[in-house]
Amino acid sequence: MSGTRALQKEKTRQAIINAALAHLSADHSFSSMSLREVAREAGIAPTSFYRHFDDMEALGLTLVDESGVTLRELMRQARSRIELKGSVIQTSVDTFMEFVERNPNIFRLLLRERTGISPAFREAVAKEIEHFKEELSEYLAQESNYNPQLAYTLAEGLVTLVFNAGAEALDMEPEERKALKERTILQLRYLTLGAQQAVKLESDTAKEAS
Amino acid sequence: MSGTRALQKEKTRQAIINAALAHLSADHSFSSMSLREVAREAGIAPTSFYRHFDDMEALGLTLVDESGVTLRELMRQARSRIELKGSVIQTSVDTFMEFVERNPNIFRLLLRERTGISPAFREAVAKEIEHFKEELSEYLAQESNYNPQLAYTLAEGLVTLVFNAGAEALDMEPEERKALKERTILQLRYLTLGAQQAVKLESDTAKEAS
DNA sequence: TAATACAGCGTACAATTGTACGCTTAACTA
DNA sequence: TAGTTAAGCGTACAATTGTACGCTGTATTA
Repeated sequence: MSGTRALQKEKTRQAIINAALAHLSADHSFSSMSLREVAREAGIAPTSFYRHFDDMEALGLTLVDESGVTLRELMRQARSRIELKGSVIQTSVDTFMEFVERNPNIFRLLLRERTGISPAFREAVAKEIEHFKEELSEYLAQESNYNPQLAYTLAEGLVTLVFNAGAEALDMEPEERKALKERTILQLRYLTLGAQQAVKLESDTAKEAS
Repeated sequence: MSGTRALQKEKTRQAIINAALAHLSADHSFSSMSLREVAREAGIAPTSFYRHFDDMEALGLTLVDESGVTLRELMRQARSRIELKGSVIQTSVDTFMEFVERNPNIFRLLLRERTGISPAFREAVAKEIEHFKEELSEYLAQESNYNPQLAYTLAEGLVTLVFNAGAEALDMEPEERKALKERTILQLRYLTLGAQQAVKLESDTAKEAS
């Protein structure tokens, strides 16, 4: 393998993927995209598409997978930034928003297919977001003295808030986006603060009882 | 007006709307629905559709509007339940989840078109959710001593968390759903608790400064 | 009662869609 | 080198789509 043949195949495969990604935009979703459109954009005959994917759904799942890779890199980036700069929440939100601004189409893909028509898609996206939650959950449990359950609940809340803010930011002007960002940061602070408070209240009552 | 003629017209109009609503499901979204499908389901000729709506988008916006009515009734219901039972958060979440379970298709419509292809749709849904945020915001400001800004930020966070939980609940088994509900309630508590804490911290430092 | 308005229908057409089928041609294998 | 494999193409076809156009029959209006 890895001969001229396989190489060329991989090349057109990428062409298809890129064509699909390129066609994503505010008013063009993956589900509203036809096989022929993708083929046209990729510069191949419609029927050649089948040499690479069973159908559009298969291509879509590949796209979701690829965007998962991008997302995980995002997390790594955020982590190293946090080590440099300190403020966890601020840095995380900044990094995430930067990602959304730079890859609006990938984000839109996840956003739409999360609630889309295809169960396979929904599941795939849910899995990607789950990754996010679990990584953050571990981080929180390690960093602070949350028990695993509380850490997960907190992480889930944080991810939900950030992810949603990203979704809303897509349609916004820069200044509006800035205000949203600030509110989001506050919400994350409140959530974290409240969780800490809950831990404290629990341990206080435990002490009183002893 | 209100003659036989106008009455019949209103009747078929409702038939169209109902047909569209009926066709919404987990694997059939409004955007993937054709004019002809709706017409078929409504028992009219495809071309007759135009006697009532300019195009599918116009019908969609009407649906969003109608679901807004349902949502607002939901809020009213929640409020009267709270007066009866007391626990604000628990009751709100219960009521909301009940709504989602009872009107999954309406909820799916909002969920999907919120991030959909049509700017008009996105805006319409955003507006409905905004209603939610603002009503809750007012309620919070009145009930507690939050300033308007903080109240809004808090309300936004709460609505985001609940709405999202509803979205995830759609695909879940009852027991999984129950666990989600419990986590959501915790998240709402933390958020509220954190906001109160923030207010307290502020007023404490203000006192020290004086 | 005569004239008008209009909801609903059927026909028609051009686009577009997914995909079955068989061919070509270049890379691979033995 | 001879035989095989398979990526990519073109043709073809049946479905389906949105919608333009003109007709019909009935409720409304004058």
